[in-house]
Amino acid sequence: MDLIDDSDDVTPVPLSQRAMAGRAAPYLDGLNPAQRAAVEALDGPVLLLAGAGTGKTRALTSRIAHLLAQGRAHQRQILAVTFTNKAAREMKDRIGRLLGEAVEGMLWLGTFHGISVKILRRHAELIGNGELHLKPSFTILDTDDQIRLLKQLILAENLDEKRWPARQLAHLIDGWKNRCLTPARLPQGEAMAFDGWGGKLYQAYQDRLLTLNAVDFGDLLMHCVTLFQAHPDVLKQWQDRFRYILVDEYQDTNVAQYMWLRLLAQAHRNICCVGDDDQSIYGWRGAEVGNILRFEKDFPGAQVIRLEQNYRSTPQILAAASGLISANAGRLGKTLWTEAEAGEKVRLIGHWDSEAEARWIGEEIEAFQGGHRAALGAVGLNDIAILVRASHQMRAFEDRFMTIGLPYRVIGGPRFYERQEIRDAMAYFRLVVSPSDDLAFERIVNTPKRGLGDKAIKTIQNVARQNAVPLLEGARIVVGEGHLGGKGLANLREFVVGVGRWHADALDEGISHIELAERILDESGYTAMWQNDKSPDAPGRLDNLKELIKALEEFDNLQGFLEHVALVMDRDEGDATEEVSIMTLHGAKGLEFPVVFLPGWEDGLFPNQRAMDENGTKGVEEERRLAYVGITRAERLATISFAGNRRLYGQWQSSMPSRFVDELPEEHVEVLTPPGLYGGGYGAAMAFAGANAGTQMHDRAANADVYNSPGWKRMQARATQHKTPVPRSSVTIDASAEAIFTVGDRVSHAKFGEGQVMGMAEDTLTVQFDSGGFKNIKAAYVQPVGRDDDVPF
DNA sequence: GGCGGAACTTTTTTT
DNA sequence: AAGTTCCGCC
Repeated sequence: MDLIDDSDDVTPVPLSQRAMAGRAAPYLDGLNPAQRAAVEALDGPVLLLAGAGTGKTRALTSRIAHLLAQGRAHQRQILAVTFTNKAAREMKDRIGRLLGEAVEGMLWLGTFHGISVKILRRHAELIGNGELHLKPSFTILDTDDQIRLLKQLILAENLDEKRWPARQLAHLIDGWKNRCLTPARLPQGEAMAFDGWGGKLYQAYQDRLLTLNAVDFGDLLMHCVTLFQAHPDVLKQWQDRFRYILVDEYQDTNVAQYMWLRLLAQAHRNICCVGDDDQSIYGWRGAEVGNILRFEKDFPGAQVIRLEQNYRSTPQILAAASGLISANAGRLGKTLWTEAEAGEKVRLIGHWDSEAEARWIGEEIEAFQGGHRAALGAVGLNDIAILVRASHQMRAFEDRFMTIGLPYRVIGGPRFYERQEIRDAMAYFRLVVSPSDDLAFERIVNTPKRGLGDKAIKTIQNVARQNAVPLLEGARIVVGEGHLGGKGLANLREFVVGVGRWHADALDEGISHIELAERILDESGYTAMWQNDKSPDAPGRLDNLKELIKALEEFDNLQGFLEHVALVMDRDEGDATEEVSIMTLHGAKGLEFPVVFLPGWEDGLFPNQRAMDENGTKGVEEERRLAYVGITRAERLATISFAGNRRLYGQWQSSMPSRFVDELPEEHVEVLTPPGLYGGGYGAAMAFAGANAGTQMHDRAANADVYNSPGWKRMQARATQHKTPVPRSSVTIDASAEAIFTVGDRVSHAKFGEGQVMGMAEDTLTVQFDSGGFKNIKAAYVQPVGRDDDVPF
């Protein structure tokens, strides 16, 4: 998120834009009455209950345009908060389009975290513990740094890191920060968590952060709140500045964010919160549905406006989703409606196992490609999404789609800036920019290997501590005094000298930061490290490093870049090509697709067992909202499926269909009979079609009894013994293996790297990979080496 | 101190 | 099943 606001002027600008008030307001055109009301109710607290697909972003952006056009506020006097950078970006774009000019720089539109950073930088000195305080240049730690730091603290207490994992402590501390509980405010009972060490370690962690001049994600919010609470003058400044506040996804706010908003809004109360209690799916990270349910109490006299006209889905889809969500208690309630044509019912299908499920979905998608569903209109791969509960479900689809050559993209996988090589490179940059960044130092001092192991690090740490200097400085002393022996010493000297040189280069106007970055990676030996690495993913890592350098072009210097990356961990997803999207349900929030597949609706997976164990009924309700979010992503066709067997930790486990399946309203669901099940062999066909004594395959039978029927249970029992017959794929693999390869050919595989063909049968090759090991691989899965033939995958 | 194999956990979701 | 961490040997 890039909030460029170069002005320190926080006094309100006179309403000089009144002149615009009389003009026509094109941004009002085409709004429905509710949307229009939402746009025009400018003053006082407003709660906008916006159901899925009701044009919420449209209302929000039009509202901002209206505020500006009416001269109610200057751009810099409006605060608009979102949860994700993506949402912020989209809003910025759309407002820009509405106004016909870019809004960059003026409007305070960003994530809670991004805006908090902006505020904190200006008052960093006010955050401290009496002895130490933050400096405006503070760094933001990510989860990785956070955990490494905590691990050190745990070890410093002589605790067994196995019994008290740093991850768990991090989770605990995050939870406290989400609720704005500083170590001092921590209730006695909570402080005793982590076997009595919780409070103490938390305090130690906060102190350590301060000495590092660093904050973590949770601090960004918490420090802001404590800042406002302890310094009313500062709070007043910001209250005066932000005359109008808008909040997106209000149902996802946690306690800290709620306090943050309340403090800022309590003077003028011009706050407009947009949300949908039915789409609250982040309770596990501290979000409080209660915030939205309580809004009218928190802000007496609030106007509540409901957006209920849905522009996205067919009535069948809406009805199925509404029926499902009605099982939740304590909703604010709303009735979605649409003018769209009825469309197809939500489809439901069961499979033997997760592999059959993936296979079937793959075939369905291919059938769309062949135009077998003309009623839907044209369906391209970009129109299709597979939404899973847990990311491990993705593998089955990736494997299957690879073998049949179906292009797909995984959205929200391991993110670019979280990759090892990127984080290493960034640690180099960090150390060069701020030589006192001890965490960065620790990360890279021995990467690439410089013969500096635990002992050397300990020595450096001790020297640094004794002299009260950062680690890099400590290393310099170690080098000067020759505390280390042999090779390590020479390497450490080279490293220290190198960092010193790059640091000087960074201040040299004549050297661009891009050139500097390349120089750092080359001279440090980091690039060489990967060039010499023979593992199959090494080339990919080098590509990523190139991409990282390219990303630098958008910034003026390394500092600016590092600042940006700390908050924006995502990268633009390329969508130039036609690909099916695979993502988690959480990742799908806010998106829409004509065709949606919802696999894995099994008890334990969805609703997730852990969610149920840890949060009981509340957990189930959140899972149900997640199901609701999933169904409402679909515009024209939604297909829910479940499998009788699924591999978990490498073990086959049988499972029952999700309770949510039973909750779908029968009249909006069409039950399909899975392939390979008719013929009576397994008794499963009876389970599906026979329960209602109907023998038609497409009978409606979304009936709880179906899944308790003897047939279903038999299927459960037998599925482990019988393998599903593999249905003939509707796509022919380009050619048989023989046509493309001969024994002895060199081939390359996306996952396993390069290897040699040792044998083949039909479309399957036996390959000996250079990384060691034989694998049987579908021919379509590998690429000939040394040829440019475009064999799919 | 580095490397390789064994043993052990993990998989809910993320700013 | 796969990724990580741990441990013992070089």
